[in-house]
Amino acid sequence: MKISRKTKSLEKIMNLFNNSSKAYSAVELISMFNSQMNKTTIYRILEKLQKSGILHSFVGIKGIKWYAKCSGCSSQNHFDAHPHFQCKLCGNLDCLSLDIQIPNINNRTIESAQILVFGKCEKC
Amino acid sequence: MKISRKTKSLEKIMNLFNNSSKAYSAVELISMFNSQMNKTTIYRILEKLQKSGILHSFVGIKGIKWYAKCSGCSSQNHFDAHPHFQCKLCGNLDCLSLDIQIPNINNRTIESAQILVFGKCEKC
DNA sequence: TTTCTAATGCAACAAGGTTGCAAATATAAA
DNA sequence: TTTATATTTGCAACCTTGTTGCATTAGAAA
Repeated sequence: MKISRKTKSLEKIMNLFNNSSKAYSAVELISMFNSQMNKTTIYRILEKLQKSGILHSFVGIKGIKWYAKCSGCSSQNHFDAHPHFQCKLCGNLDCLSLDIQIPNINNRTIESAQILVFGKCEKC
Repeated sequence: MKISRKTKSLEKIMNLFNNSSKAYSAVELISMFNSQMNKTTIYRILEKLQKSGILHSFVGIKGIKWYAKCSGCSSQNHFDAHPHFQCKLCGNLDCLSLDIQIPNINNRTIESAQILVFGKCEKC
């Protein structure tokens, strides 16, 4: 999917992701931008950025969606073993550029993995 | 938390987990038992079994909760690096007894991790 | 400017999960 | 066995996250 029009709403969201390496939850983005755009718009922009390979998404511990900038994934190959880290104290979540090896498993084909690491971040 | 009364509802759910190594989603359990007990009861039993260290829970790819029997976790130490496997074809989900190493990360303390591996299972 | 398509807002909806409260049931005590 | 007490259950109402349909608005190209 290509981005056909760069609207103000889309640029605001993209700026946020470009200015930090943090991940943001949909819920967080809705409360950040709720005076500037509708939540439906936010969900649709996030989906578009994901389909075009700019953001990737994953589900956090509470079952809500998180989004972060991609580095090195395409719209074809979007899931990899690239892990995410969430601080248990401040709740901040970001990407780790670690390559975690998943060993082979008997009689099963491994295609991808979602790894969420919990702990304490540098600030906390 | 201790289990003070073993009621029929609780025993039905425990039997299910004892007779297989599969993980079940709350949604799945609700549709399995919907003629026998209320969904509120199911959620409450699952929470109790989790707090007492019999089951552990995690969030799957669609943001819904899954439960599986614990082996070797207590009510104190409930999260470990023990991974789960979900088949992309049939949707079945179970526990892997693999020990995946998470390397140390600069300036961060790692406490636990949730690892969800996707692929094709033995049947599919 | 006009035209055509894509983006937006709004309201209504859906699914997963939680809460309060009254009724039912299990266990312990008498 | 009966009574008293605490736990469990069902039900309805609710909350949150996320989605859909549709009418309106705005952008890009001609």
